[in-house]
Parts: sequence; structure tokens; C-alpha cells
Amino acid sequence: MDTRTPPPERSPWLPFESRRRARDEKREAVLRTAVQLFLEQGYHRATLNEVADRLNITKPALYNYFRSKEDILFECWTIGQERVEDRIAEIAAADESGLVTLQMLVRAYAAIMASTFGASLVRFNVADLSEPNQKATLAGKRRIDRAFRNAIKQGIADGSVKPCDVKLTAFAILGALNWIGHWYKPGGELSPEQIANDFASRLTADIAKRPAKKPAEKKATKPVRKK
Amino acid sequence: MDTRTPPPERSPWLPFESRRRARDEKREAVLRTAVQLFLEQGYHRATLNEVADRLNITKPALYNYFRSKEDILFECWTIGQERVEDRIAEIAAADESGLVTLQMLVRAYAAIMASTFGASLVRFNVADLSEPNQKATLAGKRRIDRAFRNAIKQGIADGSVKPCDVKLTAFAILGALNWIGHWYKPGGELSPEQIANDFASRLTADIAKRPAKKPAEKKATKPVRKK
Amino acid sequence: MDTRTPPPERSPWLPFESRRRARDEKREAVLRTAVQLFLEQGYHRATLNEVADRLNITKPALYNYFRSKEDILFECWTIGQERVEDRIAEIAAADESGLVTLQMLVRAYAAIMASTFGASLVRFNVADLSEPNQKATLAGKRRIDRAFRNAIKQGIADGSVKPCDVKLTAFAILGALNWIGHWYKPGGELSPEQIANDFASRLTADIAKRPAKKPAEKKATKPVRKK
Amino acid sequence: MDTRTPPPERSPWLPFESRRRARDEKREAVLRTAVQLFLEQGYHRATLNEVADRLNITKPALYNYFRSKEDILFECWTIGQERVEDRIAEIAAADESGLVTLQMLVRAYAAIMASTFGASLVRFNVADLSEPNQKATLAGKRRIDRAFRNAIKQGIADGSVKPCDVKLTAFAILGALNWIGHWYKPGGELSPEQIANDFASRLTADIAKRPAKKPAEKKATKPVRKK
DNA sequence: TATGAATGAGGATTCATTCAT
DNA sequence: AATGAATGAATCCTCATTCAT
Repeated sequence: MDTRTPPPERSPWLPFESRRRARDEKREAVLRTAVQLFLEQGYHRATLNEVADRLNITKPALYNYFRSKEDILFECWTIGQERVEDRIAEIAAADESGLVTLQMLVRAYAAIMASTFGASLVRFNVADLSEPNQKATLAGKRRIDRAFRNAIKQGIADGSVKPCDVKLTAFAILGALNWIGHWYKPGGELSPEQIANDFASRLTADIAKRPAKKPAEKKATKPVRKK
Repeated sequence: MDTRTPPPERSPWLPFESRRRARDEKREAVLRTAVQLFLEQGYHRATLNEVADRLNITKPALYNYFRSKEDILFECWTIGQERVEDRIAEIAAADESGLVTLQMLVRAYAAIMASTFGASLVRFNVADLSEPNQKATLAGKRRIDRAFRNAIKQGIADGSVKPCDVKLTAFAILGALNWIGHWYKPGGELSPEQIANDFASRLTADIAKRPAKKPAEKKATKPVRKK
Repeated sequence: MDTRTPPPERSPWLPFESRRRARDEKREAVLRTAVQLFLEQGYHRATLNEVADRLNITKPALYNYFRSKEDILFECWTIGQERVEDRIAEIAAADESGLVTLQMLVRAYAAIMASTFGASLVRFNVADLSEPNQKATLAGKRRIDRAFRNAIKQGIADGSVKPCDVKLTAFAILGALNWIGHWYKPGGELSPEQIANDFASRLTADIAKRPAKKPAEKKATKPVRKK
Repeated sequence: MDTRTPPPERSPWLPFESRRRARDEKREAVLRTAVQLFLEQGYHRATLNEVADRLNITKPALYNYFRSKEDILFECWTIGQERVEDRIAEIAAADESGLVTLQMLVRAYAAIMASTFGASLVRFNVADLSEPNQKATLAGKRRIDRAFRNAIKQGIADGSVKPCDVKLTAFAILGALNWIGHWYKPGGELSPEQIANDFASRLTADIAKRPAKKPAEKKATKPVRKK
């Protein structure tokens, strides 16, 4: 409907490229709108009609980009999940001490929880996904869990974290973090970064061997002995 | 099921009483079944037919006890909420120090979160309630928030709690607690009481002025070194 | 249901009689309440529960007096119909001229239309009755029609009425009368009797041979030549 | 669906136009079917399934054209009402004497009553409409009433009508007319036009100052002095 | 790619009616 | 005679999804 009459001197790939890009942009727009609506009203109350309306398109048009409503739901969840996993990978690559790693995880995860796609991780209902997608979801959740638990275990091993029940500790920390997805409203007193920094120290205070004073903003600089 | 064969000296009210009791028992049975199903499948996927089936009655029979599906949802929520508020009132009446009060709140709330009606407090979607019921729900949530914040404030005032950001502290604690409603499965390694006791000390460790001895479930034992 | 343990000194008939009377009174009360409600809300919108509520009894109690909702509807209609037929018979027995008979019919029918049971004759929907009852209803309507047409025919024959299309004349008169059942509200400016008298002359004015001066209130005194 | 192969000189709007037209035609088809069914069985007994069946579509398809069953009911009523009001406006514009105006109203209204949409005006139950629609309905009925009353009043004023009780006269006339909606069956001996003409003279005979001899068919030719 | 129209599946709700007490 | 509880049948309506254009 657009790039008709492509100027002959341009590579024939460009229109294709730009077309793909346009398509991806529209896909994303749908997801952004949908995740917003799902969070506002819940997955079931939100209708595809409403999603389409907000985008000034019609309902069937959505099916050019997604196979089903559930597909949209799952992709929203996936985006959040990928963001988390990317950060986890980055942090793992930093190869810091257990405590510092944990603090970095907390900070990163807190920030994500304050975003729409992040909140979708904890506010969507797994039961609304198809069986295969449920599995993927649960696997993802487990990976996050594992990242936190591993950091704690490592911390205990490297002496940066006091011995403690790893599972419960991880649950407590993740619970506090996930809750952000429920109470955080953009435009409040605290920015996501402030919350993230506060939680990074707060949630690790009781298990840090050396009273982990506010870990630095951008980087956990505290020279806790590297593993 | 009841006082059939009424001895002649019994009050003529008994049949009435027993009928009322039977009715209340049935109401409760419906709520127990419904809350279970709602937690398993989510409010929208769960159908009244399924609720009725599990109770070996027919769908319209439910309407003898509840006005609508939403009514059932709200009553489930109400039961959980009342349990919490009852405990809050009891704890407030105990008139302990801020820290101890907070620890008692944590312990009580954690235990409730590990029950079905408790979990419904955090796993149901407020958007699924009618406007007036939404208001009631939010008011209830606020009262819980306030109870925790007040305990923290009081603790700061009476010196049992370190100065801290009251709001964020409460959010962190409540988040860890609410998360129990998502991960706790009956029959796991830890009993609700164990979780409750663990969290009571864990979640207050970093803000307790004097090494929060593991507040006794029966007794506070662990001499955790002061900071 | 029966005369168990009849008090020995009283006639065994009296309790039975009075019981039957009580029963009949209740039946009538149900009908009065029902017809009222049916007229207010329409047969389908009116529920038996509401009928029962207004009588301070419960819904199943109604089934002691009637076999079904439709039964109630039909009996309401029957009462109205009987009232009409009784008057028709009386008037026929008076053996007056065609015109006078017609005027008497109009007056009588108008008054009935201004009553609840009368209005039910024209405001209930025949389609809501069972097949046999529909037949009875239609037969009744036909008898009324016939009474009016006969009076007109007779009037033409005896010279008290101008020659005219009998069928259309009857339709016009009955239409005006039936409409009363729709617009008459008790407590208005005009009493049923006033309306009845007015219509008696109004609706016959154009077909009366001799200008039918207001026929007298109690009796159609106008000495139209007797047949 | 049609105008494929658009001749280049045709407006590009045609496909749109034709689609809109198709839509309107379908809407109308639904209304025609529905009004028929509602008249046959009554609004409540008639189900949307049956309406859809008669149209060879499925029930939910109806919701492309109407918001609810009641919406359909109301639109049926509206069509009838508009037909009446259009004729009223035309007749008012003719600016004839009161008597002639009245006769024109009677003739027009009688003809409409013999149509399905006209009959729906008097055979549907106002109580089946939503509150706002009830108001609209009643307002419409009042406008019709007023048209008739005004004609009578004007007739009295201009001397073409004998002094009389305006309200009762209008009731009598409208009653006779409305009754047509109940008894008229297409295919009977009399055509709607015949009925209309008959009633036009019949219902005004008793109040016409100069014995209104059969007012002419197309036009009230009787040289009643123009106002 | 986008749309209007249509569909199938399902779900909550209402209500007359019955039954055991 | 009356009641509370239960039922079965039905109906409206919603919505994700598909299809022809």
C-alpha cells in the first residue's frame, strides 16, 4: 500500500527492508498497546476490539501480526522476560562477587518491574497461556529464580553473604521486587532508578557479611573480594 | 446432618437454627470450592458450571446463595480480608513495641498468605469487581498497608526500629509476604508456620535496632550478633 | 385439604365451608395482585416471585391455587370475560330496541374496560396462552363482537339504527371502547361512569336514526321505538 | 459484491455507497422480519434465534446491526412512529380546516395502522423498552394525540366541528383507529385504503358541523371554508 | 494489508416449576 | 398449606476468529 513505485536506482532490498521495519514497528505498537490494556483491565476483560480501537485500526488487522490473542499475551510476556534475561546475562558476565552480583540483579530487576513489560511478568496469569507457552513461561521464571539463588549461593561460598536458607532468601527478595510491578505507578515520587537503588541495598542488608553500604549507582564498586 | 429426631424438650427454634446452619455451611462450601477454582484457573476461565459440578449441584442452585459470579469473587476476597483485619486488631490490642508489633504482623500475615482465602487477596484482579466492591477492596488494602506502616513508624518512635523510609520499607515487607500467596503450595517442605516465623525475623532483620533476636515463635532464640 | 378431626358439636360442614371460602378468597387475592402486576409490567416481565412478594407469601405457595403462571393469566382474562358476558346476557334479556341495546352494551363495556380485569381483556397477549386457552379466548372475543353486531343489525332491522356496514361499525365502536383499557387511569378527571355515559351517546350518535340525545344515565330512557 | 469492474468515469465512492446501501438493506430486512415475528408471537416469545433463522443468518450476526433485542424493538416502533409523524407534518402543511385536517389524519393513520410497522405502535408493550426509550415512546404518543386534539380544537374554532369534549373525542377516534392494528389482517375483504376512507367519514360524522358526506378519496374536497 | 461481515462457542443469568420437609 | 432448595430449559449477549473482498 505504500512504497509503491520504488525509485529505480535504489536497491530493491530497501523497500523490502523498510517494509519489514514498518511491519515490526506496527507489531511493537500493538504489543505496547495491548500490554497497557491488559494491565489496566486484565487479560480477559480487555478485548481485541479495544486494542484495535486504540490503534485506530480494526480488529482483524491485528491478525496480520499475531496469530491469536494469546499470542499477543505471550509475546508481551516474552519481551519482559527477555529484558530480564539479557540483564542477567550481562551481570553474570561481569563476574563479580556473590553479593555484588545479587545487588546488581536486584537493581536491574527492580527497574524492569517498574516498566509495563516488566510488570506483565508478574501480573499476567500463567493459566491464560496455552500449554506450551505455559511451559516456556515457567521455565523462564525458573531461570530468574536460579539466577538469584545462584548469586546467593555464590555469595555464601565466597564469603560475601552470610549463610542462610537460599530458597527462602530468594523468595523474599523476589517477592519484594515483584510487588513493585503491582504498586509502581509512573509519575510517582520515586523514579524507577531510585527504587532500584534503594531495594538493592535494602533487600541485601540483612544477608550481607560486611554491612553493604549503599552500593554505587552504576556499578557495584565495593571491592568485595572477587570470587 | 443435623438434629433430626428432635427431643420434645428442645426449642422449636432448632429446626430453624439447623436450617440456617445448613445454609451457611453450603454457602461456605461454595466459597471454598470457588476460591480453589479461581486460584487454579483464574476467575474468568473458571465457570460456575465447574464450581457447581465440583459440588454436585447445578449451576442455578448457586444463585440461592449468591447474586452473581462477581458476588462470589468478592466474598472470597472478603473472607481473606477479614482474617487479616482480625489479626491486625488482635495485634494492635497487644500493645507491644513497634518492632514486635511489626514482627507479629509479618508472622500473622505470612500464615494467612499460605491459605487459599489469603492468597485470593493478592491473586484476584481488582478490575474484575464492580465499582463499589473495588472501592471496598482498595480500602481494605490501604488498611493493611497502614497497619504495617504504623508499626514501623511506632518502632522508629519508640526506638525499636532504625529510622528508614517507612513507605518503601512497608512495600518491601508486604511484597515479600504477598509473594507467598503465589509460590506457596500446601504439602511443601516448609509449613506455613515455619515460613511465618522465618519471615518474621528475616524481613525485620535489617531495620531492627537491637539484633532482632529471632522473635520467638514461642521463643526468640538465635543470638544474632549486633550490627 | 380435608376435615380431619372435625369438632364434634359443630356441623362438619362449617369448617369445610369456611375453609373453602378462605381458599377462594386467597385465590382471588392472587388474581387481583397478578392482574395488577401483569398490567403494570407485562406478563413476561412480571415474575411469580413478585406476585408472591406482594402477597407476603412465597412463590411455591401460589401453586396451591393455580397450576401454572399461564393458568393465572387465563383466569384473569376469564374474570373479565365473564363480567362482560354477564352484562351482555342481562342486556339481551332487557329486550330493548337495537339502538338502546347497543347503547347499553357500550355503557356496560366501557365501565368494565375501566377496571383492571376488564383492561386485561385487551392488554394481555393471546399468544401467551396455551392453545386450548387461546381458543377459549378467541371464542369469547367473538361472542362480544357478535353481541355488538347483533345489536346493530337489530337496530337496522327495527329502524332505530341507520343502515351501515355492520362489521366496520362494530369495529369502530369496540375499538374506541377497548382503547379505554389502555388510557384509563383510576383517579383521573372522569369517572368510569362518566366515560361510559359519554361514550354511549358519542359512539352511537352517527348511526342513530333519531339524533340519539344523551341517553339517560341509569337507563336508556330515550323512547326509541321499541322493536 | 456488485459494481465490480468500475467504469473509470464512475465515482470511486460507489463501492462505498453500495456497501452502505447493502448494509442499510440488511438492517431493514432484520427489522421487517423482527416486527413480523414480534407481532405474531409477542416480543418475549420471539427469540433472536428465530429472527436470524428466518433471515438465514446466525444470531450474533444481528449484533452487527443492532445493539440489543430491545434496540430492534425500539427501531421497529420508531419506523412506525416516523411514518405517522411524517404524515402529520404533511397534513399540517396542507393547512385545511379543522374538520378536513382531522379527516386527513384519520385516513392517514388508519392506513398506517394496517401496516406491520404501524401495528407495532399499538401492539408493543412500552414496559419492554428501556427507560430512555420509554420516554421517547411516550413523547411520540403524546405528539400524535396532540395532532388529533389540535385538529379538533381548530375545527371547533373555525366552525367546521361541533363543540365537544376534545379529549374524549380524540380518545374515541384514536381508539377506533388503533384497534385496526389488532384486527386488520392483510388479504381480507377490505383494503387499507377502503378502511381508511370509511373511517375518515365514520369517525368524524358525529362531530362534523355540516354532515360530512364521505370525504373524497384523495383530497378532502368538501368545500369547508378554508381557515 | 486491511476491512466489514459473519460465525461458533460458550457463559452468566433468569424463572417457572417441582420436591422434600 | 407453606417453604427453602433445587432444577432444567431457555435466552441474550460477547468475543475471538475467519473469510471474501
